[in-house]
Amino acid sequence: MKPKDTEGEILRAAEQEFMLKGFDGAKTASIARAAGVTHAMLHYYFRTKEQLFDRILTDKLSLMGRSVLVSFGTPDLPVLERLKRGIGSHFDFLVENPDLPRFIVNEVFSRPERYEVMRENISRIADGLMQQLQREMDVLVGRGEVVAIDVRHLLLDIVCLNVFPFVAYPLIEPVFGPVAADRSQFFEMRKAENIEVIMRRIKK
Amino acid sequence: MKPKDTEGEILRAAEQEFMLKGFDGAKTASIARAAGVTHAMLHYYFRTKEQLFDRILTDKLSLMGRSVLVSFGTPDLPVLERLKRGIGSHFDFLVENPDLPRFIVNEVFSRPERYEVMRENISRIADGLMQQLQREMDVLVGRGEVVAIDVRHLLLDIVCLNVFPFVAYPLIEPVFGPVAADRSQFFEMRKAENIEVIMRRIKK
DNA sequence: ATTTGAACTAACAATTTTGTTAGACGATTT
DNA sequence: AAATCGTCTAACAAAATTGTTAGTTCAAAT
Repeated sequence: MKPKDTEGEILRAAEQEFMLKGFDGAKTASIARAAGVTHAMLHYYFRTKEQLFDRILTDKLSLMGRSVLVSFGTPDLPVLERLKRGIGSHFDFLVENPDLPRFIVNEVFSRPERYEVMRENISRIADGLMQQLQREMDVLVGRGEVVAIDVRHLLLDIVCLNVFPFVAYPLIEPVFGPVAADRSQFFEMRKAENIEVIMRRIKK
Repeated sequence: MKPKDTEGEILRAAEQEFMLKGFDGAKTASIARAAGVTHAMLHYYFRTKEQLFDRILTDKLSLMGRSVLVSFGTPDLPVLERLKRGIGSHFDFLVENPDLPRFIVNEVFSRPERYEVMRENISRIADGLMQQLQREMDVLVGRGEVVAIDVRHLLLDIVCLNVFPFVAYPLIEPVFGPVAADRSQFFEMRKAENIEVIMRRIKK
C-alpha cells in the first residue's frame, strides 16, 4: 500500500531538528524517533550525522540563494517597480521560512572550511543580478529620477531590513508588545516600512 | 605574587568558548583547558555547565541592552543629531563586539523559558527611551522638518541595518569581495550608508 | 525454487561529556 | 600546635551520544 519512504521521513525529521537546534543541539536519536524509525536506519541511509546534516544545509543554502534571484530577477519591469516587488516577495518568502536565516547564518559561521565553496556560489548568484540592476539604475540616475548608489549597498540594505526581524524576533517582539499582538500583522507593517525606507533611500 | 584568579580565568575562557560555539557546541573540558585548570574546578566554582553559561548569557544580555541606551540616550542634543550619533556609536560598539548579536540571538532563541524575564528587561529599557524620542520627533514633525513616523519602527530600522552585517558577515563578504578587502573599511562604509538611509527615511 | 540484495532490527561497542568524591595541601585562626 | 577552611587534584561514575554489526525479512531476479 504505502511504499513507506524511510529516507524521506528521516530527511523531514532531520530538517526540523537541525533547523530548530542546530548541528550540535540536534541528536540523531531524537531525529530517528521523530521519523518513526530505528536510529540505526539513520546511519544506514546517511552513514553519519555529518553527512545527513550536509544534505540539509546544502538544500537550505540553495533555497536561500534562489529566493533572492527569484524575488529580484524579474527583468521586464521598471527598476523601481522591480525593487518594490522584490522586497515584498523576498519578505513573503521569509514569512514562509522564518527560521531559515538564523539556521544558515549559524551553521555557516561555525563551518569556516566551507567558506571557499560558498564564496563561489554566492558571487555566481549575486554578480549577474547586481550588474543588471546597476545598469538599469544608472539609466534612472541619468534621467535624474534617482540618486546614484552602489547597488550592492542597496541590496544589502534590503536584506538587512528584511531578514533581521526574523532572526531576532524574540528580542523585538517585547518592544512592539501590543502593536505586534499577532505576528503576521507585525510582519505586514514591517514589509511596508521596508519598502518605504528603500524608496526614500533612492528617490531624488 | 599573582593571587591567581581561577574563577576569573574560567569566566574568561567560558565567555570565549560559549560565544564562539554556543551552549551545545561548547565543552566544559575545553573551557577548563583554555583556562588552564582542571575541569573539576569548573564544577567547584559553578556547579554546572548551565550555571556557568547563565552567568555569561546574563552579562551579555545586559551589555547589549546598555549599548542601545548609551548610544541613543544623550538627551541634550537635537533629535536628528542624536540619531546620527546614536547610529554611529551603536555601530562602533558592534565593531568592538562583532559576535555578540549572533550569540544572543541564538541562545535566547533556544531558551523560550527565559522569554518572560527578558520581555520585562527589554521593555523596561526600551520604553523610556522610545517615549522620550517620540516626543522630540513629534516636535520636529510639528515644525514640518521631518515626516511622522512610529519611533519603534525607526529604531528597528536602525538596529536591522546596524546589526545584520555582523550577524551575516561570512555571507555578505563574498558579494562585496574586493570592496571589502579589509573588514574595517567595509564597516566604515556601512556605517555611513546606515546613517544616510535613516536620515532620508525621516527628512521631509 | 533458489539466489540475491536492499531494508531493517536488536544488541552492542566506543567515545565523549558532564558531574562527583575522597582526600591533599597550605594558609589562617584559635 | 591543632583545628578550620577554601582551593585544588586525581580518579572515578553515570549518562548520553554516535556509530557498528550480525543476522532477519521480504520482494524481485534468475
